[in-house]
Amino acid sequence: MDTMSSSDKNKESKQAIFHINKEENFPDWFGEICRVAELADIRYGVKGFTPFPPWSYMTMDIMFDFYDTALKRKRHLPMLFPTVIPEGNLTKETEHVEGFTPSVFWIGEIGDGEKLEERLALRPTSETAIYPMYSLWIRSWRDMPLKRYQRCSVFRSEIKSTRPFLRGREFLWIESHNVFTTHEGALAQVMEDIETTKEVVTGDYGLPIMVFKRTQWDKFPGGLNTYAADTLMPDGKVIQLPSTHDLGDNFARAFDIKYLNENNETAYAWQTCYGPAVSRMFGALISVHGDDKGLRLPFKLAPYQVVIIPIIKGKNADAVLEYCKKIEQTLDKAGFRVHLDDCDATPGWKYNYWEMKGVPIRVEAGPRDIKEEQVVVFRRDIMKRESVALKDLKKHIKALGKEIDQTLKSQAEAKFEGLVVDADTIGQIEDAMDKGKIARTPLCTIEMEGLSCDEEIKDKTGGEIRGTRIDIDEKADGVCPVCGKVAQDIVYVARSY
RNA sequence: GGGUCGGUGGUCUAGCUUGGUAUGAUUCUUGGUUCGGAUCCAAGGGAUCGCGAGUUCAAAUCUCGUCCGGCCCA
Repeated sequence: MDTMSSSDKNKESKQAIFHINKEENFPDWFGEICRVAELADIRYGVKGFTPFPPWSYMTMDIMFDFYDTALKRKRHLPMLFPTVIPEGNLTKETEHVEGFTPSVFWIGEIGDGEKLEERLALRPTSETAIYPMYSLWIRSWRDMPLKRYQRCSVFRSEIKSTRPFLRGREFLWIESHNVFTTHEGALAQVMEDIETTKEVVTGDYGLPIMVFKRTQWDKFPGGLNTYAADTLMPDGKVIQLPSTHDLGDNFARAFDIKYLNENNETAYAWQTCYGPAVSRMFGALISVHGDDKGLRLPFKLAPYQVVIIPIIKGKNADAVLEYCKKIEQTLDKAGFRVHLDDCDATPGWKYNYWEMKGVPIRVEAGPRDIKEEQVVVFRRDIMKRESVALKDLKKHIKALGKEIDQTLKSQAEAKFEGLVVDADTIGQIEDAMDKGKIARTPLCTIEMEGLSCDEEIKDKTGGEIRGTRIDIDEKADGVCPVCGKVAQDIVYVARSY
């Protein structure tokens, strides 16, 4: 009996490197794909800190590049600030300190216990590192708008349970910090950031988003307003992706960022900051696009866009390898990220492996193909293969890559659509949460007075208010389902990460 | 933050109730065989059972602490 079940299990595990029902068993799916596809190695042994092996890091690197390109096109310039922030700077803006202090890691001593004169914080975000320098750098209205960004990692000691990519204590992101002469200029930057989010996150990563203005009790500490994009995870919970903040002149006053205007008068500057967390977006990317057989990486983002599998028969190994190498060179020269898998595993094993890894296109080439001057092309997204003449290969792959990205995006969007349901009562919100939907509901207000109503909604339904939509126009009507006052806002409620 | 389950070769895992030289698979190395959806055979390597303390003649096993992780809830 025991031997039977164990040999059955072995047989089972030989069917595929990876096979987990993502929709029904998402937590397992996520943990296992991180391990099997070598995305994150949780054995490092420090809570919330995870080494990222090549496959995830190469993908994130490409994700960063798309952001770099978009930001530079919009006249942001890259820069890099130190990882540590002196305590005196971190504590200059009161609300900001209160918001972040509980999660700050401190450096307090050197070597054998020698105390530092002033403690240093590992940046939880870099406003308080950057703005003292902005105060020196900005002298005149001619210095603005000042649009800068950096790619770096930041540190936050999350109390909540940590997960690779989705919630780490050190995570990779871009933060853009911008300074303007007027509040209007800052608000225009917020709108530009939202456009950038749509271009990159939806356009390049294929992740559908809804953009919200967050409630006053859920905004960036120290800012006036926060605008953030949410996407939907397979378990029906939403997760926050990039957020952009209207800082008003609060930080300018705290950090003395002043300039001389055209009339030779001193004035405080207006600021915004924007924070797309690439490691978290990678977590969302694999979750949204992945399927039961593993990853499905977009063609634009895959470290290997094409993997070539040689089919070797008996004595013709040299001829087949030669043929494959030529294909590799051709595709490489055409600018594709291509990998020839010439290790001595069997073709079937390689098929399973690279499908699990999410490589969008596979080229198979063997004796039959050499004779016909063709190859077999397989697309991972819908698991279909076809024969393609060698002379058409470059063009075919270019077109197929576009098609794959379009398919991934449409499939993700189809799941996101029709998810919003109208709810006018607590019971209806609860019902929506149970079904993994997003509830659209009237609320008294997203100003601070609405906080107690949010807390009651959270208590009774498990959902959180994500804010009001900024990407579509909506007029409030009806009454708040908690306090019964006339609703000033239409908000969306969802379970969230 | 609360609850709960867990940590055994690189990986996955049996053993734990009832203490007595740790099971199997896989990976890895070597040789041969095979290669169009996970080839097969042989040999070899690999674990002070998360860490610390306690009980005991004896601890993977029992007790306490601690670190790390999974899941559920807030």
